[in-house]
Amino acid sequence: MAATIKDVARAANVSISTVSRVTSNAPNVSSEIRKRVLRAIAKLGYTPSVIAKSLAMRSLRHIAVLMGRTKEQAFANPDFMQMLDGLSTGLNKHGYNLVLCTNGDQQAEMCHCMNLVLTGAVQGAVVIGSFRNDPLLERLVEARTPFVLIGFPSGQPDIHSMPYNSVGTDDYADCYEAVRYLIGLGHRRVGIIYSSLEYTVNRMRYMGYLDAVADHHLAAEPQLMVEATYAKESARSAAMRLLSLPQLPTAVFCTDDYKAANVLSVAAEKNLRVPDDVSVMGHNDYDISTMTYPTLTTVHVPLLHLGSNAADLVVQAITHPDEPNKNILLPSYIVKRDSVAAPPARP
Amino acid sequence: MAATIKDVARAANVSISTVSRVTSNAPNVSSEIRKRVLRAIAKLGYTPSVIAKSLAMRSLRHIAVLMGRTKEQAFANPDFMQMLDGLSTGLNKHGYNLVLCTNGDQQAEMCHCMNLVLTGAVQGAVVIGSFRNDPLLERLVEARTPFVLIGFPSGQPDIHSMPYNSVGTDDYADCYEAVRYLIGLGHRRVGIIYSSLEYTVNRMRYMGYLDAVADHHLAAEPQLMVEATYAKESARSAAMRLLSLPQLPTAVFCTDDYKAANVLSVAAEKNLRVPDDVSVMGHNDYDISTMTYPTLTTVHVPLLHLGSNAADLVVQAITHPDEPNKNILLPSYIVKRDSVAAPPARP
DNA sequence: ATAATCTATGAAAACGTTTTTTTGAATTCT
DNA sequence: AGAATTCAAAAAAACGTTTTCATAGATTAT
Repeated sequence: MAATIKDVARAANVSISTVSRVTSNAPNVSSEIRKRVLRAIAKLGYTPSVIAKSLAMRSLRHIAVLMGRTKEQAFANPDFMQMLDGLSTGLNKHGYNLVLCTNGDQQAEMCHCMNLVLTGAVQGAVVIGSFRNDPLLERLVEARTPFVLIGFPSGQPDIHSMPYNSVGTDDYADCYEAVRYLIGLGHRRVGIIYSSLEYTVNRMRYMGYLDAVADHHLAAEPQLMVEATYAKESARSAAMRLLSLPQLPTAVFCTDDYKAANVLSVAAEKNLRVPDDVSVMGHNDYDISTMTYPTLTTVHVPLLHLGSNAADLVVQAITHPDEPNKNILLPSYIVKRDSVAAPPARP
Repeated sequence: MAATIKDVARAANVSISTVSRVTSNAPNVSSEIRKRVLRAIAKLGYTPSVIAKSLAMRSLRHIAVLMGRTKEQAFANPDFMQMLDGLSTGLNKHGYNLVLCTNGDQQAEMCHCMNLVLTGAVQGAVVIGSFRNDPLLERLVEARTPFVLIGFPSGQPDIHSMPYNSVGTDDYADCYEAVRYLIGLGHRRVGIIYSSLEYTVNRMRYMGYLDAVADHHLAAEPQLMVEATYAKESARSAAMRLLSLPQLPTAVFCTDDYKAANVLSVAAEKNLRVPDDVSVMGHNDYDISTMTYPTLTTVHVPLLHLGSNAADLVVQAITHPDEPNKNILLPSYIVKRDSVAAPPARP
């Protein structure tokens, strides 16, 4: 068995409290004794038990991270790794550990997370993506758990005023701008492929599109708006639908690069040239957006920074529980590559 | 504050041992008392503290997962999410939690991991990818921590006999077969873009290439073998080098799809048709391999299953510490898509 | 020189469980 | 009927820390 504080105390011929004082760098311990204790610690290879420490201090430095809210999304759009990276590194920097919750469906996952919270296994949580009326959030505030939301929508009054910490990009504004950019280029028929509106991110993006179209006096034609899941087949069939329309859209905007990449390949199959015949625009600036042909024009989302900011924010929420909620908005911007151009001249 | 077992005991007017018996479904408790306790638990909203429980039972059901060994790789090739998914879901199924270690460099990460292990914060570990003479492994066995390696190379005697649990694909054989496939198609000049040989996976793959070339009496021309990191620029410049050779390779094999995708775009820029002018083959079967143009011929690696198998294996190693090490080899296979064909006829 | 104040250390309580031991009552055996 | 056995429940010990409180010796102030 591993050596305990008692063993060290005995070996150094001091009391337990003294050992504890040494390990926690407390003042008021003579250098002679300190040396003796340190020697004993080294000799026995002693490492304090986090569990015992946590019990005594009533805190385990763990943070739950829920990705599964958007599991389908998370694992289909694997650049979420960047977010995880930022999260993990950021958390570790503060001395916290990241425990990942991604088991099964949303229901199971919520239970798992709440279990971690209620049993004291974690001190806080970061929720990646949340859907409409997500019950998890209520449960979390009910349990008085410090937490932060990543990808929280802002720019929309009803949600902006909600009492959560959050870090995100302005999905609504970003999409509005993206579509405005396309319209500015001369496009009059811009289609959209979007994902389940149950997820707030998607809803915000969708609304950004809608408003941009409306504000520029273009008709919101239903056949130009098609929903797709994160599955490849779904994205492909959505693209197929759009690109088989009697009157083609001159541009199609996708709520993520993944879908956009699929539009690209469907276009290639149908012998449509991008961007000559049709422009394609993505969102998120995933790595793949530079690897497609042509490369994707998209809106850059700082995934890594979303993660690290969220990390900073949870630990702040933990250490200063009385401070008001913060809503951090990270800058995002359009990245112009090769898949977007002015529409073809009218025949 | 949250209710404790004492509160429940008091409310139900029983001893704390009785409450414990109820919560742990122990026998020997009358149904009347059980009901009373259950009622008190419900009324107080009591959830047992994992920390206290862990202290008493000397075990926290946490598993450390180290991705950062190949962090550059992991985060650059984001399909590692699939592996994480398998891992997390598998672990949760067994009632364990996944704590992610990915902070900073290898050195820092090793310390972090060993810290988790030594302080008892985790009961076991799964190491994703390991490099040559990885010191972590020794430390781990030294600490008698149950752990399993993902991506462990096999088929090579010196390593196969090592005393670790592992799950992986046969990287050596897979690459050997892949290259053999290209050669079988008629290719005589097949180039390779590979990654740092410090990582065992990469070394095995590289050796598979080397042996396949040698066994078919082709010259191992140094200028056909170029190393690249996982960074996009590096992959591109490697591709550029290969595709600028006075005598072009007729096929280039890449140790991952990411590199292959970059070869594709460089080829497009140089007006080389794939696969007509040059064939390109990848490895891993990342999602992107179906989204490139043309789609990538590659070797499929069951990332999700690597993860779930690893999960099963660690908990087995934990629960049956005396059993001998297992080395699980998962099947992999070549996926034929559009980027590979017979070489162009000699002019 | 005595009292008051510090200071380094030790003793013990606390953290919230599980587990072992003890107790007392009910049941069974002879 | 008395002893042996079983059983439900309580009491207490243990898990490995931190932290509060007490104590004795040294230092300072009066």
